[in-house]
Amino acid sequence: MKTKTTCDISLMCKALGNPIRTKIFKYLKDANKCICGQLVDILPIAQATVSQHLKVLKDAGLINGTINGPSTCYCINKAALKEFKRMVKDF
Amino acid sequence: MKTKTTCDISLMCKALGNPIRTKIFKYLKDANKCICGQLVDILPIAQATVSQHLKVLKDAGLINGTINGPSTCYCINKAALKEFKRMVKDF
DNA sequence: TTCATTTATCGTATTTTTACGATAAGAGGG
DNA sequence: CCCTCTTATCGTAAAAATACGATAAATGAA
Repeated sequence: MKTKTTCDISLMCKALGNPIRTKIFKYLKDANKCICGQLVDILPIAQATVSQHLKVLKDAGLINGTINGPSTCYCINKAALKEFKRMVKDF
Repeated sequence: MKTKTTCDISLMCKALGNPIRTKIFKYLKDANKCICGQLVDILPIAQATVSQHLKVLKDAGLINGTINGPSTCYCINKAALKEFKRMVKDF
């Protein structure tokens, strides 16, 4: 799968409905992009768990991950965020 | 507790991050108000479960419930929804 | 090639969520 | 008072989420 075709508001809310993931998402929004390790440094949880949270956000379509050398560069999926905002606005 | 003073976006997202609760919320938005029994009629789950979902939405501050005779009348907490929309917009 | 770095995934334990039936509790009609 | 209606809560079972350590896999430097 390349891009998500469906934006499920319930799924997106679920992904953001966890304080750690909200923090990751906000950090990513401010930092524009970052790698997993940076998040591990600022979050009080193990690397494996951070990676797992990133996967949830990615599966919900909210963020993108691009392999870059030994690390993976994550960034906000701006289109998905826009769509999420639109759906919430129409709520 | 009368009204919620804090609006936690993560908590609100969590409450809406369940397909049943999203449906309840949307129904409530369209119907303006309704009692638990109406939701039981349209949802494929037991009355106890519907009541539980309503409690989650209420605890998140998204809806209000007012006891009305033998039943309870639920409605959207418009201020909370507005605040939720604002927070998502600023995401 | 060997080593260090970085991340994803596996296996697993614990906690939370979701669902149900049974039941209690309150309101109101007869 | 007794019965019906409606909802909330209790107890509980099953599923999902959350967390961890260990480890595999990939990259790139030495």
